[in-house]
Amino acid sequence: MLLRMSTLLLKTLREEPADAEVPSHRLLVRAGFVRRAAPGGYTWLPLGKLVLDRVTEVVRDEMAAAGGQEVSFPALLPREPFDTSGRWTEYGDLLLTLQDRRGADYLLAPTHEEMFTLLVQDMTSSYRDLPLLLFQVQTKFRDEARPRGGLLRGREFLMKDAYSFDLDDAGLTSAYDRMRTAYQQIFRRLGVEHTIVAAVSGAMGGSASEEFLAPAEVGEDTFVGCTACDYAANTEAVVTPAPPARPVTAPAAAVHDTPGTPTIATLVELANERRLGGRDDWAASDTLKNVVVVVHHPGRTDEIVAIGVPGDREVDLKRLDAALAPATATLFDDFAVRPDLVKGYLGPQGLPIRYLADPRVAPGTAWLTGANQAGRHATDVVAGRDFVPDGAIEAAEVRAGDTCPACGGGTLTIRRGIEIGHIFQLGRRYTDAFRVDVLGADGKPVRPTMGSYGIGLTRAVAVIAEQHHDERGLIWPDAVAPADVHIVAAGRDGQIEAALSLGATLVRAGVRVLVDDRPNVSAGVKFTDSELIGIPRSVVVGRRLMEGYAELRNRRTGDRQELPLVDIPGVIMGRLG
RNA sequence: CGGGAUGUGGCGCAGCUUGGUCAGCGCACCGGUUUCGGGAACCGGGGGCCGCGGGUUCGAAUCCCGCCAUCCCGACCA
Repeated sequence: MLLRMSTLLLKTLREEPADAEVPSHRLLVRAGFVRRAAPGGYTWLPLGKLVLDRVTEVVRDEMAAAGGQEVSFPALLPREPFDTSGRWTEYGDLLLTLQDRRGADYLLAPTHEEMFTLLVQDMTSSYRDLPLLLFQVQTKFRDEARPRGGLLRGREFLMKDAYSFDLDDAGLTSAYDRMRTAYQQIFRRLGVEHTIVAAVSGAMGGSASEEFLAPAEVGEDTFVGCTACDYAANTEAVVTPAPPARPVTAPAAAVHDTPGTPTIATLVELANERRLGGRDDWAASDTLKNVVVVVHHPGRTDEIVAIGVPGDREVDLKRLDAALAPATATLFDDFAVRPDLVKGYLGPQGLPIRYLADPRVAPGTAWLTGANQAGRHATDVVAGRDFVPDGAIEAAEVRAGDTCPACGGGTLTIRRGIEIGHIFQLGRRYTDAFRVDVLGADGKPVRPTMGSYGIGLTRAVAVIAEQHHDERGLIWPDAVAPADVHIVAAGRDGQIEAALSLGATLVRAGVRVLVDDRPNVSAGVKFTDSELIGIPRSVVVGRRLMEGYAELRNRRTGDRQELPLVDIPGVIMGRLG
């Protein structure tokens, strides 16, 4: 491959686009790899397309090596399969739907569980046909409320999605482990630093689930690590260690007048002032905060639910949603229509609505909480005695310094990350929905169990740019660079001809070459463009051409080396391995 | 969906408060001359229903109303 910049569709920008915020977005636009074409949609320009294709090839290669077979489905799908799986409603507003001329419902697929399941249903009939690992590389659509970060979150993006079909749990576990290993290999080849964290499966359904997160300030996921062990989890998946049940030692609950204390802070202050229960050391963590939310069950009517968390913690709506999936929750604030819910003075005792409590609200624990009367709170309200939650829920915020749920010894640290891959064991949710069975060796039907494995390819390009750049521009890893060598002709005394000739020599040896053969462009411009574009090594054919020398540069280290022109191909071949 | 901001040649912006030589600047682009290893200089040019619709006015990029779009924060989000 030899690309000539004199004819390449490329325009680098000296100034940053006004709408670009994150580094990857700024650089990819400035360097002429992509440009915005629609809200949440980007055009891949020649250089960007080369990178995207190389990323895709790495993924394909590793998927094939892991036994995957590539197929391709339409992106435009009819409604019926998604009705069968329930996702037409469960996926919510994020599903990009449309109608054809007859008014029939269609969607632009966000993922393809249904279609893969149907394909396997159609084409398999015996246990001998399994296991299967199928994948595709395809454009996905989501009606994102707010696309952001350039390529990081679009409404249309390229994704590799893969699905495994196995006869039993052991097969699923094996496929899952194989994918996990393949993903580590993929991200290693792509040069993407990442952490594997325990995750929740969300609207997809299923059980075991892990995310591959690229640590980054601009990331939208928050995850924890442990100071003592190797535990790592998305905050949505952090499980709170429940204290053991303890015997009830507290006296009977007592109601106190606590006027003007609708918040935890005001309550604690007043409780200490008045020495409620004979104490003046009340802390927010002694109180039980009860937050009312509206739970939206897909396809059913909304439900009003109270969530109880220790008063020193906020309810984390992301964690709450994850715990309620596929239902979602929003804060309830229409207390006018529910006079039986006393805002600011809610307690779990005798609440007229369903009550879900944080695991820390263990049987035997005593709390200072609302008395369900305006201006009154109750002390010594004991879980298991004065109230019994309708269930436990992981809704309280996770904080740095919390005890690690895995080892119990270390504490948690918190970081942000970009989700670049997600693997999980779906189980039989979809094979059940579509009643997929194959005949087992004993002649009885067996229902296959599935795994689902995704990598955001568009996003991967952005993450690579996010992790590999400096103040001058991009620095692509060898495996995905748009070219292996950037030859810069810095001069007009035959430098362009010499550069093209060197390029031709390298191309014959299988090297990908970009030549800056633009006439009448100053050397300075070519150097800055070269650094912005970020091809890992460049050859400057310049003023020492007459002596037969050129300069080899390393974009990452900045190293420069004057070499005889004739030696350059050999040196480059050596370094490319 | 809430909060904030912004819409003026391809890109980045000024002009709006105080309506009238305001349609302008930088980059990019075209022609010419010079320059040629770190975003060159000079000369000459082309390109904009000032987001859309309505209103006020003799006159609107500028004031008023409505709408749309984009970006940022939050909500939302495999």
